Amino acid sequence: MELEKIVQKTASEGLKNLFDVVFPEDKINLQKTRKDFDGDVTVLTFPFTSFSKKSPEETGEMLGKYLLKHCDQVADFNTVKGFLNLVITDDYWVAFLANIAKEDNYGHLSAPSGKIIMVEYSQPNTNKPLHLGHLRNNMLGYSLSNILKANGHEVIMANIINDRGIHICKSMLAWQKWGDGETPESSGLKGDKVVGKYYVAFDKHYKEEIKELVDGGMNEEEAAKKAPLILEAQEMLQRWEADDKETRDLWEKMNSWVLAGFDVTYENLGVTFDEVYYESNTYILGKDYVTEGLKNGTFYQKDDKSVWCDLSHDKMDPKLVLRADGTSVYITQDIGTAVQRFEEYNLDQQIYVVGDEQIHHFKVLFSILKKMGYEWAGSNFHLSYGMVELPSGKMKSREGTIVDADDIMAEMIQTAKELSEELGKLEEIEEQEKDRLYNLIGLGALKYFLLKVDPKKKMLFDPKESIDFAGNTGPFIQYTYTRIKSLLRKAETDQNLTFSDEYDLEDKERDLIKLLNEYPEVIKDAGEALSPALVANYVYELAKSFNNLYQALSILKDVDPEVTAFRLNLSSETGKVIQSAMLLLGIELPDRM
RNA sequence: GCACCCGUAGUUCAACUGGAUAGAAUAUCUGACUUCGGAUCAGAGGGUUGGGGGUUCGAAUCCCUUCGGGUGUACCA
Repeated sequence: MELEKIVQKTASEGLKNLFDVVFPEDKINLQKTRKDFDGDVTVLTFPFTSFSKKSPEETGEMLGKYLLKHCDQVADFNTVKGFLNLVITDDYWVAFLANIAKEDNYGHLSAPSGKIIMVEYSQPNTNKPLHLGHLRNNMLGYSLSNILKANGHEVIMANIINDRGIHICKSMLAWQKWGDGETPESSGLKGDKVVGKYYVAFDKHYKEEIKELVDGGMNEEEAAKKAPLILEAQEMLQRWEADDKETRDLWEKMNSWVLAGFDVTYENLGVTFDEVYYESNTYILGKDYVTEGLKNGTFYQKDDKSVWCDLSHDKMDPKLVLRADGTSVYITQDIGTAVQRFEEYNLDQQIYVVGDEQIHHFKVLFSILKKMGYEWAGSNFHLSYGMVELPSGKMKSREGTIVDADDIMAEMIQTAKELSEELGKLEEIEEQEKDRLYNLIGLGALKYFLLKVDPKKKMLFDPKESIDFAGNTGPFIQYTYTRIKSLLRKAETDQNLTFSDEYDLEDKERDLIKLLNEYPEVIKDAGEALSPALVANYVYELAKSFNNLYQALSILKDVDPEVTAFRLNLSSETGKVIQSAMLLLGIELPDRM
């Protein structure tokens, strides 16, 4: 049984015994003892004073004595105000280390939960390349999926590609007009970059047209609607919806370029999907459900034939779900895909990883599903993450401040290369392997940077200061790992690695073991809070703690063979947990760097 | 206007969801065995948690108020 459970159970028994009250085990508030006090685990005794009728200290003293007597793992205790600090025996920690060494996947929940969860993330538009914001989305979705799997859930990673609509027609039209037959092959550009170029070109010419109209006396709003280019794009969209062959062929050609480009980015980034949806296939979905809902009174129709959903039960304004001409809006499709997914996969939960600007949209969506009577409506969750901002504010294509995903990845890898060459530790390694390592390190820095911040909060990216390789960073953790690997390589293979049950722990050893002990709880918390940042912060703490020990204590040299054996075991287990945690974040580890 | 989110060292982020003297990193300064890998480690300075009230044994965290920033409020996606 885990230490915390044992303490809670015994403490609960103690309260029954001392004060004759039933206090549920899991309500006993435990926390790590802060560094400046003696002890490992702390029980909060404030909540007990209401029935102990004694001061927090006295209550703590009484409970402490009981635990010392009845709990083998407790070696000593002290009370400070309402804090009962328990000192855990070295025997427990030593045995604990020996135990996790035997586990295959320490920290992961071994028993399946039986829950099926779909995580939808990425959701790119096929009119422009991915940027830094998308990278945050992708890393969150991917890492979160890993964390949920580690919690024993079955996870379906889904992507939905926004491949239709007016914005797609804009790049198509621009390519027709000014493309001169350019293809990714002819220009040597990635497919998504080619298409993105024409999206920008459209915007530029469109702005010019608007300006001309405004100069001619038209007001801006009207000019934006009347500019010839936008009218042409709208016509194209109609042709697309009417299945016009020429339009569809162009659409397919350009989409295939973009998707090939995205595949490269995804591949480099290391994210994957189990299921890829295309909006061109799903956008009609949902109409049937609306029609049905109209019949049974969930929705209502206005005189102009448009269909609405009343959301006064959730204190929101009515939402349109079908236009007067019978065409669907975006949320119509979301209704359709949600129903379809829950039915097809028998989902227990669906998580949408989408930026926080769409909080309201998802509130409305979930409210509509609730109104439609689906019992799973409440099992939808919008994981809204904050935008990635630059010091100047939001990224804006108009001002050319978009940080391109491919570019930033390449830059990070380049920086890793330069730094490595400067340090000169990889000279004997062959070129191909070197490149692989630069990749791991550069991407490790980028991914860790994106994941270490609480998803809910917006984050700042300063291109000038760029991303660090020292301090609380991916490379720091990777570096710690390579040190451990190096140690294990150096250790004689025939060395006897067993150690005595009564090994006497140094403080730094105990600190490290205590952190290892926290790992399963971290995975659980991260799964519940849907926050990879918890894993990131934990693994950083762990790496720091190891470095601290490494610097202060000798592992291979000048120590007793048993001490070497113990510390090698401790190093090895630390390495395993570092690797395990980093893989949850989607970050790979080099053996040397 | 209304709704929601955010204000924590110079800067970027933490704080076990109400617990102890608010912690890291970075930047600045100082130090580390003739190094088991210095992309490391140790130390110093740096804070009225935007301001003001309240709730209680206890508040960065909850409530009210005020100031500052962001987002949303589409028959766009």
